[in-house]
Amino acid sequence: MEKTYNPAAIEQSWYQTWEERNYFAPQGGESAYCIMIPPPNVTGSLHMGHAFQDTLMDTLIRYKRMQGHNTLWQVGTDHAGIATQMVVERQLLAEGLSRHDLGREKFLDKVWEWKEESGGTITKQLRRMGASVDWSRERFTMDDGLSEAVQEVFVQLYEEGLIYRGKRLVNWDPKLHTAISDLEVISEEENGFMWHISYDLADGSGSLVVATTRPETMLGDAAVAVHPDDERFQSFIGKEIKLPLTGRLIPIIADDYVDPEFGTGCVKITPAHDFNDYDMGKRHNLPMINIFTIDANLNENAPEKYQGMERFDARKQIVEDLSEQGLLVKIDDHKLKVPRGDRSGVIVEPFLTDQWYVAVESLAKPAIEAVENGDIEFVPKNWENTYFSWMRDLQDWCISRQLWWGHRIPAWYDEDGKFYVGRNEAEVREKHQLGDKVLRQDDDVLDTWFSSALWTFSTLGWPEKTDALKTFHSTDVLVTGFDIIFFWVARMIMMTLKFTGEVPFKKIYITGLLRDNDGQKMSKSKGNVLDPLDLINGIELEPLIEKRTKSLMQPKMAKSIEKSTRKQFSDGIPAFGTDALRFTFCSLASTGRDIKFDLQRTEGYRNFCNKLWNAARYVLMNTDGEDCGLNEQLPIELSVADRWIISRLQKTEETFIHALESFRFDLAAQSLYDFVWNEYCDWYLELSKPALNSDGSEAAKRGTRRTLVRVLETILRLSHPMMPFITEEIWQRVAPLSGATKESDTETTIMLQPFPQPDNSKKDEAAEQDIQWVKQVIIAVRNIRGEMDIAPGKKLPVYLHNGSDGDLKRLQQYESYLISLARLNSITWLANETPPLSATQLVGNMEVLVPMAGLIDKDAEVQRLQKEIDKLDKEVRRLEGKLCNEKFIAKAPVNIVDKEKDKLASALSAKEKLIEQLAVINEL
RNA sequence: AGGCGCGUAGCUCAGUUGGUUAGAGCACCACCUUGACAUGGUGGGGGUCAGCAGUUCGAAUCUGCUCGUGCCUACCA
Repeated sequence: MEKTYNPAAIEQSWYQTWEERNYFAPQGGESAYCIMIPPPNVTGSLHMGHAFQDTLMDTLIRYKRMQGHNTLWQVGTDHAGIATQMVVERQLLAEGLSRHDLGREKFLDKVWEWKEESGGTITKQLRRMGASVDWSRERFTMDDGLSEAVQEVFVQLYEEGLIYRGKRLVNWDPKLHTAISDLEVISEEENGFMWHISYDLADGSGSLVVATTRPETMLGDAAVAVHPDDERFQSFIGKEIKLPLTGRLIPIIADDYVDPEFGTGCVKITPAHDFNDYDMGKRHNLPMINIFTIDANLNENAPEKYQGMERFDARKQIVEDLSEQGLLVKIDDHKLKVPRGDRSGVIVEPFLTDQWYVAVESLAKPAIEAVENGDIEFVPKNWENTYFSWMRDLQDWCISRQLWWGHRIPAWYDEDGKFYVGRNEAEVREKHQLGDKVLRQDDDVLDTWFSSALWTFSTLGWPEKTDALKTFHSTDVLVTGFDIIFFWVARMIMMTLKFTGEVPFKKIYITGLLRDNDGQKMSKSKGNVLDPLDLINGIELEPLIEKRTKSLMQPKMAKSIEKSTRKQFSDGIPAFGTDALRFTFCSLASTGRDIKFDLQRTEGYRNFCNKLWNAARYVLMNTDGEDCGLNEQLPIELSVADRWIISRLQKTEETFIHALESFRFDLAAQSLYDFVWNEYCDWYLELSKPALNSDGSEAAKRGTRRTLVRVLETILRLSHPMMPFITEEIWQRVAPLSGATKESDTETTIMLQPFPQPDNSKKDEAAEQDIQWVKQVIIAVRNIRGEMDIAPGKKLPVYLHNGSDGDLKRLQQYESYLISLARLNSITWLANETPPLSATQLVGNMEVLVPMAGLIDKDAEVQRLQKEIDKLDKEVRRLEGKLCNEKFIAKAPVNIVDKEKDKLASALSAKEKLIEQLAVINEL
């Protein structure tokens, strides 16, 4: 093995081997375990959030696969309607073309081309991450099978009356020319104005002042409303206003929606351009006057002067005109929430159009119950509240999009505008006996989330009754972020229950959202995104800047992005390798909502990989070609250290498994790190050195070699789900030595080995306590050495004083460990003799003494002792206080009280000993 | 406005049903190239657990309030 761990050298080939050998496919087994990947955008690329969640999924999948479950990780991508169409349209724009120049068919050809061209990016990235997805089952939301499922669902829902077509006010994106759902609208507070406009009464008897943030919509006003109880306006109710600029007459109505405290207490009502006004318009039977085109320019319903004007130009002009006529009372600064399309970024218009809707009420009910009765469980649990609160107040889902890229709505119109829904045109003709009537299919496509909502069952072959569906549905767990609970999770639950009668998944593990160093959300426009592959492969500063600043929505951000990138990554990013990145993700996956990604932790875990690598080198160095106890006939003897590490291993396995089963990847990772570094490497490997180098029995050496190899082999299997590459690489060399494989096995893999199971019979409390004692003595000497500035290489004599019989026995048994690990040249047991003048540390009641002669400075030792005494003194006072409290004695459980008493006793005795020792030294 | 979350060492975070001397990694200080590993070893420093009040023999942990902070939902003419 190479001296240092080099991920690039080992990660490349293993994935290929695994994939070629078809290890990712379900391997059979009694119980199935299935995870559906949340389908990423086919033309997109893997960002840190994906890499994070995919790591967690892969960890679960590899863990379950090793446990012998019939495991499927279903992979695939979605077509991301708006996003993908936008990309292709932008490419066309570069050639000066629009999609209309090409026509629908040719444009779609272009999109498919683009999909073929860019679709490989994300799957390559998944491979580089080590994701053990079953590529043979890869699906895409627009492939034939899934499209069939979409169509089937649409038709069935329509036939049951759960899909309907209606003219409604929708969120209209005037740039993309499509309706979007509530969820795709982002409302943020922005600075704006409140214009106060005077509306004269038609009879000339007075005027009302209305306040508005959108003066241009006045052209579509259908009424002015006041609160029915508002005394100021009683006499106005029922009168008419002569609407400025248009001269149209509109009524003054009373409605208790109006808040008399807000603005002027008079509200202009524009039913065709505001959601609240729309409702009020319906209540009062007001006309819906649409004044916009699909571009949000003013249409023929506006006075001629404004027709064709862009909405904000029109606003300017209208304000100016009102001002000229003396009708503009005042303009106040006003903060307001501005709704923008999450894709286009332009302000969304409430707009009256024909759209298709899913009536969600009847679908929502069972979806709520499934979570209430525990068929579906959120982890962490409190996300259930979020889910419930949204589900209880659900709006019908607008599913049509005025796009070309997507599943075309299976509805056909005849020339009278009558429509028929069916699986295809022929079926429609047949069913409705339309003969050779001219039919035209609906131009619109379905919301991408409509097909994603079917993901868990459509990917398994539905509507066919496939074996896969039977075996793997319901799936076991969904791993996703809270940001798409509404978009996706809730809709998936509704649709899946409706069409399969099963829940889509039994558990939903909601991960935190990955943020950058400063807690900022990673986004391309902020220029703080990291490409997971750059952490794996490393990247120089300049290419990183280039990557972050190219193709920005706002090119002027480039400068500040460059500056902050130079500051944060002055030397670029080193190559950490996939395993280190994956282990970082696991370590960060605690219960928090926000996860700040810290590169330094990745560095730390890269070092951890190196540690594991070198531990393996040490083990191989001492076992390869040696007798590692494979022959059961030969005598074998396990030392206390052997028994100790085996015992600790059982507990680590326990902790790891428990943590993983409860989705605490962080705790699982921590237990692994802790065991490997702080127990196996720091202590066990060191303890094995004297054992192997001594002239002890062959049986004992055999036992130690076997333990070295077996524990390492188990560590590798335990770590494999989180760190697949390094574990496979090392395992291949270690497995034959440990007996996990035979020399003759040429095509084995750690991937398919059994996952470690803790064995209670291998726990050994006595060994743990003995090693605890050994460690304490060694640490005592090291402490003196460190504090007294004695060179680590300098061999020391040590005296043990005031020890018990037990201490003596342990000394006799474990002396070689102490000599070796504490670097001693002698250990002297003092029964009744007076010890030489020494620096002192306590292990229980036993004094560990390092003679001062020539080594230790008197003042330094005085200081060190005083520090210890002060510490103990504090402890004593604390405990005495507690134990003097009668209520504590009376009410606390006996074992707690006893524990405190013991603590006090040992603190007192320790303190006393150190005080004595201090006195001795001071006498010098 | 309503809901949810967070505030623990310089930084990023653990802390299971209240009982520890409040932990880890990184960073910091000192010493050390020792035959697995300087991507390392050994030792060390560092916290009024945001604040206040309460429940309790005992609170980082439970309750209430305050402050700070983040997110979500709704409304804002």
